[in-house]
Amino acid sequence: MRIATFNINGIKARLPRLLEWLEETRPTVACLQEIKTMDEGFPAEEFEKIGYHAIWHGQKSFNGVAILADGEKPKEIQRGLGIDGPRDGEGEQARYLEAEVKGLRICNLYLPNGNPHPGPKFDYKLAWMEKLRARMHDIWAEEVPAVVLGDFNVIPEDKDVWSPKAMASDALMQPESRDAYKRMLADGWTDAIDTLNPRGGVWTYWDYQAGAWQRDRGFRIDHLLLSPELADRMTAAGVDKEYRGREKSSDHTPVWVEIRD
DNA sequence: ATGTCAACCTAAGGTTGA
Repeated sequence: MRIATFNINGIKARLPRLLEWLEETRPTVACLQEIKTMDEGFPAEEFEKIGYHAIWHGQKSFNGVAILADGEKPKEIQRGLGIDGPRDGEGEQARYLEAEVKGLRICNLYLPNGNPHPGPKFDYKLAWMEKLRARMHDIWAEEVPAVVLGDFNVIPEDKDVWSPKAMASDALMQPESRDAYKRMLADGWTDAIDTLNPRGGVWTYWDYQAGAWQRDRGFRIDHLLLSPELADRMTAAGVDKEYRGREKSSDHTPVWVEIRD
């Protein structure tokens, strides 16, 4: 089965691209980030028409995550990590949705960007990463096959960015962000793309600005972390790069892992 | 600061977030 993550940057603006990607690549599970709509604006019936059932966690204008599954409705386990946003009184942002599909635990996340660094948004990012790690510990203790995937907004190493120098001051590659990510790997989770592409040079995001796509100035921030059992069952992992070059594309590409049944 | 984009507030154009 194929499990995929795709930061779509607005589900209303991206619906035609999203539907065509689902039909062309037919992932078993598709985790979406930045749906940028309230719950009532989620086009569930469009996905039903092509055989996908969904659960979603929306928010007005920003953020928002969804889990789609081919032929069955994901069984929701948890929404949110229990952490408020960086502004006073705003409550929790829609960044985390966890479900069970075909006996697998699917943890879909949209990690805070954290720019500008330093500042309250960066502090929020680090706090969010610690909350996530704590949740990953709980899941580990349950001993269920699990994949933690989504837009982590972390460039793990210099080999994962077109120019470490150009990005040096960005929150995505600060040592604190990288250390927090490394701790998850040290806990025993396997970075699917990195494991199969140890030399790096794989991008999942190209900025809309400054001709980044045309110049291949991208980086890798969309990740799939596998529990040990699933890491053993991994047969392939990749990036659907072609979709970044289509009309009205997201600034991210879909990223996926293939798991042996 | 930026060769950009999406959504929102509000009524064509600015603000926010990425």
